[in-house]
Amino acid sequence: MYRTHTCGELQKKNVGQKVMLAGWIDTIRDHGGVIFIDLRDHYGMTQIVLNDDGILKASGKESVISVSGVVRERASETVNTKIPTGKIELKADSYKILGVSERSLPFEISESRDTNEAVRLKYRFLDLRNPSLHKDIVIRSKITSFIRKKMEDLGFIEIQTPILTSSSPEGARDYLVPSRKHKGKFYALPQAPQIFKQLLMTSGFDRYFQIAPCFRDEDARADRSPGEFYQVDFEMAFATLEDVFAVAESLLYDTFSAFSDKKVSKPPFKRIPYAESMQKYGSDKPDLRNPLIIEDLSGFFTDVDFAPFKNKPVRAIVAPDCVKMPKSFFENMLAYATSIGMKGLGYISVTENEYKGPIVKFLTESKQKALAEKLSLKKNDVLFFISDKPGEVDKLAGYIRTELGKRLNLTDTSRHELCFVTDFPMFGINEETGNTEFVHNPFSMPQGEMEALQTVNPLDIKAYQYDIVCNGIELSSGAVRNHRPDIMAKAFEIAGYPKETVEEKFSALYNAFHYGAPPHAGMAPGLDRIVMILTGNENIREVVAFPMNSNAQDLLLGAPGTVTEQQLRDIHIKLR
RNA sequence: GGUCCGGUAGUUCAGUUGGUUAGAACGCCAGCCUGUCACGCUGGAGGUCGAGGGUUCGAGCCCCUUCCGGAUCGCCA
Repeated sequence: MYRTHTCGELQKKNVGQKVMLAGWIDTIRDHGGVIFIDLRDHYGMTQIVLNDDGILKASGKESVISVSGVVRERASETVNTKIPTGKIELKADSYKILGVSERSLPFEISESRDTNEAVRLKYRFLDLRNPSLHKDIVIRSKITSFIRKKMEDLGFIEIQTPILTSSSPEGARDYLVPSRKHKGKFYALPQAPQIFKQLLMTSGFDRYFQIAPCFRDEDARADRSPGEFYQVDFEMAFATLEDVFAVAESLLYDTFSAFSDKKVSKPPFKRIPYAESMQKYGSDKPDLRNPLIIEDLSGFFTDVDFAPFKNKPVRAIVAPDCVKMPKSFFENMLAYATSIGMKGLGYISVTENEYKGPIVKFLTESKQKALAEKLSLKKNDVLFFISDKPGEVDKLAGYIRTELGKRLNLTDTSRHELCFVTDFPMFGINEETGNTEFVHNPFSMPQGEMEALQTVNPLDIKAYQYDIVCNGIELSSGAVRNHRPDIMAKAFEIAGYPKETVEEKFSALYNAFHYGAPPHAGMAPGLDRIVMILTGNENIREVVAFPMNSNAQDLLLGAPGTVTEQQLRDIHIKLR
């Protein structure tokens, strides 16, 4: 009724055929006697040729029309090589206006991605007409489908878990839903299907996965959607860390290879213990495309009379071939260092048999030699120093490493670097309270299990807890779970919770584990982030069809919004 | 909650040490044009310079308050 073909499919072989196309008027080129219209739909663009300008009076750009006519080959000098249908055009003999665009457009469709985000989100239905954004949403669908297929091939079955549930212990703020039937009680939207998937393991489902919506009431970031996002959540029974890594490697390598032209790190992915990652990269999500490594120089300055470094943790980064950089580069680096709260940024340039820089004069000749040996300094290297409090120095060194990688153009963006960060600590000290707390998921199995909990200093206990990181972006965390109620109770005891708390707060899981639970492990790579990386976007909202703004508002539908008095009464809520 | 950056035409932006009537590009409207494809040409409309207050003879520009947006820290895997 509306079309015989799509706007992306007509080719030379269709020349002479009588066809119908339907779509949006993308551009109009009116030459007086002849009018060209680029007609756009989900599939592509086709040039329509008209001799009657009546259509222009009745409708304009972005109106929806249906056109019938004959497919015509274009003369060789008028072929458009930019579009797949560029060898043909449709000579229209009639058209029908199906939906008029009668209001002035808030932005040009082709340039929507340069528009103020608030305007884009308010008119997201127009923004999504932009072919490049449209394409990214299609790719998201393809990636999702690929992942689902891959997980099934790996023997996983997809199971839906509740959306209206009780709070799960991930540590973020919950979204709460008041109950109508139970006055004063609330559902929570799941931060992750964590408890349910572990329960599924105890129910004997061997390999579970789900493209799972997750809800967390925390502030947004460029790579973090506010409110809601999707995870490729999976869990495996009778599995070790190695089994989970093998699945993750297969899944991510195949997915990245299928959807990116860039080089992808081959399995096995590099494994970096947390402590090493913090020291060498200054982060628990290292970007391995950046070749710079942070060296630990603590102790080196104990016999050097330079107060800022003496008896303090000191880190160093050797930037190769950096001597040639202009003075402004060093000034900008210093300005950056100051902006992140550093007091200064010392550096030493290695030139022809000579060291230059503000710090050199504090180093004796033998000290200089020792430094050169320790760091294998070469000509044209510049050595940057970072020093600060023990808790801060790694983080700051990490920022400097990233910034140097960027400014010196060392970060190789032609590949995707995936790695595991392993051996996260189980417990940490809360600086405010001084109490021992869980640092990550409390349901991870501590390494050494019960024996470690009983005999080792809690701060030295590591968990079977790991992250998978791509290009400096955390894709997922995961863990071998603690399936033993006795170990669970002990771990919570160390973190200051009596056994009763575990029994009450996590009763379902704790109880279930008393009925024979298999050892199990899993992870949950973030789908949005995978799509973001694979489509080359730097903002997660670009790969979500209807995202909220960074202030957690849906500008299109107006959420959060007000509700009626009656609705509030129904759920026993009184606003103050 | 903190910090940084931003808010000027429908959109993206420029706007000098504070100085006459606030500009450009694209879009929009009108006219011309039979081979363009980001068509072209001619003309036109379009502004509470986020809001409020202050300094000044004079404020888009300086000061204060406030609202909004983005990035980021906190937070969050």
